[in-house]
Amino acid sequence: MSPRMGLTGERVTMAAAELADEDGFANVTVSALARRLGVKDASLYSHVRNLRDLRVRVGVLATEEISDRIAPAVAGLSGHRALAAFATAIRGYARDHPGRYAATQLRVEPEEWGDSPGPRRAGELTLALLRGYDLEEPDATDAVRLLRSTVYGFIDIELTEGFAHPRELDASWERILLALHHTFTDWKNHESTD
Amino acid sequence: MSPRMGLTGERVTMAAAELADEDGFANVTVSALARRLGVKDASLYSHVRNLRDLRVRVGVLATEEISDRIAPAVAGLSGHRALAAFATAIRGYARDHPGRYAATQLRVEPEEWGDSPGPRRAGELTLALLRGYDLEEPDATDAVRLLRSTVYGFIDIELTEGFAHPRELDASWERILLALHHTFTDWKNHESTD
DNA sequence: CCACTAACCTAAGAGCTCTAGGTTTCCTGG
DNA sequence: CCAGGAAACCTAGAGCTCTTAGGTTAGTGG
Repeated sequence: MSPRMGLTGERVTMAAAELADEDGFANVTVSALARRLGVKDASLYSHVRNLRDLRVRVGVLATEEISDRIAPAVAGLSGHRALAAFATAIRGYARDHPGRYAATQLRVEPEEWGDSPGPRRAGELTLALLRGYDLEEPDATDAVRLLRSTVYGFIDIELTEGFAHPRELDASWERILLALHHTFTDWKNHESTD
Repeated sequence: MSPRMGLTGERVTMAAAELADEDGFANVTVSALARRLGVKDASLYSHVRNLRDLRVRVGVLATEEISDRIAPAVAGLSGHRALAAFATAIRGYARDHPGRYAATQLRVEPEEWGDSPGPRRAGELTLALLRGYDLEEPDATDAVRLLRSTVYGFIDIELTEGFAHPRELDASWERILLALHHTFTDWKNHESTD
């Protein structure tokens, strides 16, 4: 309404994040965002390189926000409690901000991060969690992959409602985290079997 | 080149699947497909309802093909061997046909399946595999979810090259499947712990 | 050989991304 | 206080996309 509304890179990114949560990440589009901001499409290109850049910004923002939830959630915890807090923080974020979370799945090269420490922090938090299980390489790497795959896969399927059965998702979630915990705990005892 | 090249719904779907594998599922587009087939965009709308329909067809086709790989792979196997054969059949398909596999992740309502038994068969094969671990409900449901989440998550991350560390992915894969096997085997012993 | 079905076309509207270049607002320093 | 420049915002337009409406032409059964 005002002749200048003072848009900036950050403000545009925030608006894109809100748009993502409301209408889905696939609908984060230059023109949709321009409409929402009451501005012409071309005006956004002063703040954002292109569509890809806009989406990456949302993804980086989401990664930062997830790290900001994980860190306090796991503080002072260990073992199963830490694992559950870690994974549930991510899941809670995905529920609260499905569009932002979806942006997280973009493959984004380190040089695209800009100056954000978000993505690196997320990796460090994962490593720190697994350190509690006393795994040496290469087991730690495998464990990180298992954790990421499981949490990522569960949330993604949950968000797209791909789980057909009616059993409470929360119960499945708890059960799966427990299984992960036991897997990490007993990692060394399972070296080779059939 | 010929005045009529005899396109049909199936032929269009196959061409779309090939396009998906070559250029990525995101590039499965009406106009790209028309270009590849040497036909005008509008001509495809006699064979396909719209873009969504085109993509769903690729997804359903992929689900059928995956089931066709799983069934013979697990035939006659049980326990860890069956689990590994099951999961590796899916992973192999995803590597051979990344675009088709990506189409699998579309959320598609049963009424969109058309007359294909593919999606139902895939569910049945999963259930059959888990039956070998002698789990009663609701454990079986949880186990199916864990299996789906893990396999789905690992493959997805692998395809988008999101694994930063250099350790062989194959070794991680074997290790993760082994962990899953033990989880299913010991499911009942892990009922509640901390 | 004729009629019908289905394959394929042209034409066109509407939405999207992105560039080039112009105008207006706002802040800053002299 | 007001000049000047940076930055916010604009118009215009090219080129791609999906999709519909309606017309033309090729193959097939009677």
